[in-house]
Formats: sequence, C-alpha cells, structure tokens
Amino acid sequence: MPGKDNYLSELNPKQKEAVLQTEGPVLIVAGAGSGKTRVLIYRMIHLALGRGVHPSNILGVTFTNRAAEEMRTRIRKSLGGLAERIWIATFHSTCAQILRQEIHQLGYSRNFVIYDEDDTLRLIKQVVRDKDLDEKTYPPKWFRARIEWLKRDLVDLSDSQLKEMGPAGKALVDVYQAYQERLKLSNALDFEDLLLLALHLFEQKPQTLARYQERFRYIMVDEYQDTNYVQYLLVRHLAKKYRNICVVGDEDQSIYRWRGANIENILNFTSDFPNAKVIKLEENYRSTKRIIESASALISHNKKRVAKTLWTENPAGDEIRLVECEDERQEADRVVELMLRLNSQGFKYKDIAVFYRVNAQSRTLEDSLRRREIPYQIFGGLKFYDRKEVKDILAYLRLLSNPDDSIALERVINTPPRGIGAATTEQLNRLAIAKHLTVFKAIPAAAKSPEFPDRARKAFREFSDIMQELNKAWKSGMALPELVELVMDKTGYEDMLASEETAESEARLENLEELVNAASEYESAAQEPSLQGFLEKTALFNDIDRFSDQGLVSLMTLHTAKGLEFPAVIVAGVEEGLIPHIRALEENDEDALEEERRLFYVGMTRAKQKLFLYYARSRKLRGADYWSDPSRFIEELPQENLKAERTKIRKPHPRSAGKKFEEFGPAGFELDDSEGPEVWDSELEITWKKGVKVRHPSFGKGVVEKVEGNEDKIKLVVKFEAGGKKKLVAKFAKLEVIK
DNA sequence: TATGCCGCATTTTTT
DNA sequence: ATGCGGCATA
Repeated sequence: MPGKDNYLSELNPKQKEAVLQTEGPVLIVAGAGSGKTRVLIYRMIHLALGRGVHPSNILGVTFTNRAAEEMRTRIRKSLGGLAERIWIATFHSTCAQILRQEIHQLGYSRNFVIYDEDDTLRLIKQVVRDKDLDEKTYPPKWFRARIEWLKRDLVDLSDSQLKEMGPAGKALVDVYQAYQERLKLSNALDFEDLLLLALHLFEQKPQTLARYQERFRYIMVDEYQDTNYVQYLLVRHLAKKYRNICVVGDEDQSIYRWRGANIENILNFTSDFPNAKVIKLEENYRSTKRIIESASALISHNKKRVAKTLWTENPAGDEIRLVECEDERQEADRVVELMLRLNSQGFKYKDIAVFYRVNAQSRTLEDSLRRREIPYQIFGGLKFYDRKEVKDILAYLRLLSNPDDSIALERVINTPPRGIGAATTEQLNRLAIAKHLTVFKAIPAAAKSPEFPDRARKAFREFSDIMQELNKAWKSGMALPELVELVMDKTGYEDMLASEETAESEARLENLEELVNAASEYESAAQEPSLQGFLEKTALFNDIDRFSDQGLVSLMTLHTAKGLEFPAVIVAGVEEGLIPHIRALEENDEDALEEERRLFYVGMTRAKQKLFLYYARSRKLRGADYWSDPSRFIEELPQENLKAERTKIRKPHPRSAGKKFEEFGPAGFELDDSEGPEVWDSELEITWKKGVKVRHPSFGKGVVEKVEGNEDKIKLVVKFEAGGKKKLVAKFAKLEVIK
C-alpha cells in the first residue's frame, strides 16, 4: 500500500502525469490492465493530501457498486476516516441520493420508491391492458425497451423517428405518457428516471445545480466508454463551473452499447471539453506478452477506436491454448480436467475463472464441476433481491414506506392467496378511481362496501388488519430484522412456504433467512438506518452474494468479467453464434460485430498468466443439437501465439454451421478436416507412459514405472527419488510432468 | 378463486 | 430443456 508521502514513486511517468494533472479536463485512455484504478485512487489521495482539497469536494463516479466499494476500501488505507467524506458512488446511486434531498422541487415526494425492471414491466402491462392494446402485437417488453430508449436518449415525443414508426410509434407515445403518470401516482421512479430527473433538476433549478457544482469541484468518472447520453449531460452540468473533470475509459472495452452506452462519449471527449489533456496509459502490468500481443491483434480489427498500442514488460508466457471439443459436455469435462491440472501445478482454485457468453452455458459446467467436487461460485445470473420470495416480502415493506406504491400492492394483495383474485382486484381498482383514492386507501372502504361479496369483504378486512399491524410495529421503531420476520409471520408467507415442504420451498425459506440477515447487516453498517434506506439498497445493489476469496473457481459471463483479473482464464464456447453471438450477427451491422470483438477482448485481457480458449464442434441449445464452427475471432489472433489441440474422434461436420442436425440430410455430413489449425499433440492431454518424469507436491520428483487401466481410471506406479513406489490415480494425483 | 396444463420464448444486464 | 404466463377447467 502507498505510504502517505511516497505515493508518487509507485507510478510510471504516464500514471504520474495522470495523477498530477488535477486541474482542467483530462481524458485518461486506459488500456486493459494499465493500472487505471490505481491512478484514480492516487489521484484522489493526491487531491486530498497533495493539493489540500477537502475530500467532500471530490466526486468519483463508478459503474458498479462493487467498483465503488473497492475504491473506497483502498483509499481508506491511505486517508483513513477522510475517505468516507469522498463521494464515491454509481451514477444511479448518486442521483438517488441527490433526489432524496431535492426531488420535492420537481413536484415529487421525497420518499419515492425505485422500480426495477420487473416492477416496470408489471406497470407497463397494466397500462397496455387498460389501453386495450393487443399484447401479441405490442409486447410489454417492447414498450419497456422503447421507453428506456426514449429516456436514455432524451427523444422528444414529437421526434420524426417516432412518426416513422407508424401506429407503433403512436402507441408508444400513448403508453409512455400513461406509464409516466402511473409512476408518478405510485410515487415511483424507474432507473432511467433517477438520471433523468436529476438532469431536469439541474436544468430547471440553477441554484441547486450551483450548490452541487460547488460541492463537486473535482469530478472523476470511471468506465466513461460505457456512459449513456443522459449520464454524459449530467457530467457536463456538474463540471461546467470548475471544469475539473477527469474521465477514465477504454473504448476497446465498451460492451454495453445495447444498453444505451454511447461509445462516442469517450471518442468525442476532446471536442466536448476543448483543451482537454489526453493521457494514454498503454503499459500493461497484468498479462504476459503473448496475451497482450494476441488481444491487441484481435482488437486492431475494430474501426471505431483511437489507436493505441498496449505493451508489457512481462515475460512472454505460454502460448494461448486452443482446445477443440466434440460437444459442450466434453468441453465442460475438459475444462474441469484442466482445472485439476492447473491446481496440481500450483494454481489455487480462486486463481481460475471460466467465462462464457450466455448464462445458459453455466449449467453443463456446473454439472462437471460437481461431479469432480471442485468448489465453484457463479457470478451474475439470478440476483438475490430479484428472487420472487424476496421481492414479495420487500413489497410488503415497500407498502409500509410508501402506500402509494401500486405495483407493490398488486404483488402482495393476494400473496399468499387470501381470496382476492383478479375479478375482485378489478372491482377494487374501479372503486378507487371512482372515489379518487389510491388503491391502497380504497381497501378499508371496499371492506365496508355492499358492492363486494362477503367473502371479498372479509379478505379485505384481513389484509387491512395485517397492514395496520405491520404499520404499528414499524412506527413504534421496531428493528429492521424483526420487522422483516414479522412480515413473514403475519402475512402467512412463511407458513405458506413451510407447508409446501419441497426442496424448492426450503430454498426459498433459506433466502428469506438471508433477507433477515441482510436487514441486520444493513442496520449495523448504515449511518442512519431506515426502512427507506434499506429498500433503496435492495433496489440499487444486488450483490448480496459477492466475491469470496475462499478458494473457489469462478464462473461468469464475459460481461460480468469486466474489471476483474485472474491468473488463469478459460473462455468456453469460442464459437460462431456464441462469440460473436448469433443475435449480433443477425443485426448484420459492423458496430454489433465490433462490440462482440470487444467483449472477447475484455475476456482475453482478464488473464494474467494463462489463457485457454475452448470451443465445441456441436452444442445442445434449447434441447436441440447444433453444429458449430470455431469463432472467426480465433483467426484474428497471431497463430504463433496459439497452440491448438483437437480431439481424435470427430463427428462429421456439415459446412453450414449453426444449423440443427436434423436440417441436414446425409449429403450434408461431409468430413471436414481441411480447415482450422494444425493438429498439435497436446501437452494438456497427458499421455502417460513408462519413463515420464513427474513431480508430486509432497512426494517430490519421480518416474512413472507402470501404467494401468484406461480413460478415466488410469493408475500409475511412480518411483520417487525420495524413495518408495506409490500407486496413484492419474487424474487426482496432482502430478506435474517435468522434463 | 385456485390449479393445472399448454404454448412460447429464451444475449449480454454494472443500475 | 425449462420456466413463465395465459387460459381453461374443477
């Protein structure tokens, strides 16, 4: 860790320049592994210690909460308690915090809730139904995607793009407006609103903007290549007065174009902020020469980038291993075998990661990992706070905090089932509209209304009583974990799950236990714990199961891998249709293909020492078998850095990859050995025979004397130098072949 | 109103 | 293959 005084001595000249250039606009183009996090951290430390800037005048915007936390932890080591005064957060979290203070100026209430994608979709569905639109012609998901686009790109509702969409465009405008009204009635903001309303605030309330400009005199934005248009405008507003804006990014690692990230933001920075200083960090400290050379060769095929040359003084390292497999099951088995081998060579399990393009690929890998009892952890996929049971319980809490939250109400009013079905709910909604009440407030009235059958009235009364009881407990200041438990108890949710007695319901109950834990963790960690604060955390943070250093192999998608590094990296499914993904290919758009290339680039550059690329000749996808060809990106890698191996048995491979087996008659089944890399004999696939020299972690060096058995159960008799013969199972013996 | 079956879609997802 | 949502039935 940097000492307080000599922190500059640990930086190379470029990094030092980036740290010292505190005034004015700065663009740091930071290649993969070039130490950009270190630069950002030292920059903050330097501002505070070297330039006497008060930490509270520094804003650091990151893209993930994980990055924000990591940054703060590292700064704390140098600045101690002062680190807490620096504002380090994501765009969304930053805006949420600002709006908590200021949103009343825009006519919203400060106890707004944040709707996630699921809530949003439910609300859109309501709107679509109300408008009698056909869900087949106009899928709610389409509206959601388009509404996100309208908000992210600040599209004017009179824009010609909408007109050109014809009736769909008209429906979109219609749904959009109704959706916004409903959000407001529910006192809710979606993710885009967090940014958008902060922007409106800055545009409409100059004094408020001025206050934040004064506060954030030094602004740093990480992962600038992945900012969208609204985020770009927010940055511009905040930086306008002092112009001390430093953005860090790498257009080669921009992989969220599909989510509205605008690569132009980083490409145009120097024209947006004239006189900007541009500093390129091109020395890579992470990976071997071969990895860097290969990744650079790959990415040089992209046109949309600013030329830069990544280099490293690290050793050349091993060749990149290219492994061909029959199908995804063999791929998984081989990946696992590789892990065992790497482990025997001294790599800890936590040093090894497998990346894949789509989450669905993880299952086969998991099967193999479990069979061999290798401990693993999966990142991404279903998130804790997105689980149904967790969301249900949270919805009750949301309703306490904000009774206007109509989506939360919809979620829980009949969960667990209490006799308030679709018809009753419908009637309740009508009553609410007629009486100008929110649905929640209409419930006590409905309980008394003769228009409802006795059964429904009783159900309303029960529900109303439950909510009142919970409300009383909350108002009396009950601790959060207890409140969560009370909700689980009084609503009957826990009983409902407990009576199911399935493995599934057990798991759900465990998740709810975990939610109680999360609540108590929050309560002890937060400065001023509140229900609202907890709910905000659950909406904006979803990494309850986070990184553990517990010697587990890591599995994740290529997207999730960004920002991480591992000594040994395996990319699985390096095939046409997967990397690049079929959907990107279907777009038939150079930009889409370039993004796929960047994604692969990101994956490759995570590797410090060893990189393995696996592909399968056929792959089961949604129940059907498909042929596949190696990714075109493999051909873009310098062949001298590659070492390929192939299986001996090869299924016949039709020319048209990406087709189902059954779509080919016998004529399609041609042997295809002409293309692809040469067949090298594999060192990975160790051929055991008498005389092979090996090293064992505890027995030391030895020579193989005898080989028994075959395939999975090869046993070896090894004579060790230290004396003694041992009979070992080849696969599990952690033997390393030596020369 | 609750339940069970069928049909449909299923990239990536830091927020 | 699998899960979710919609619709028909008990």
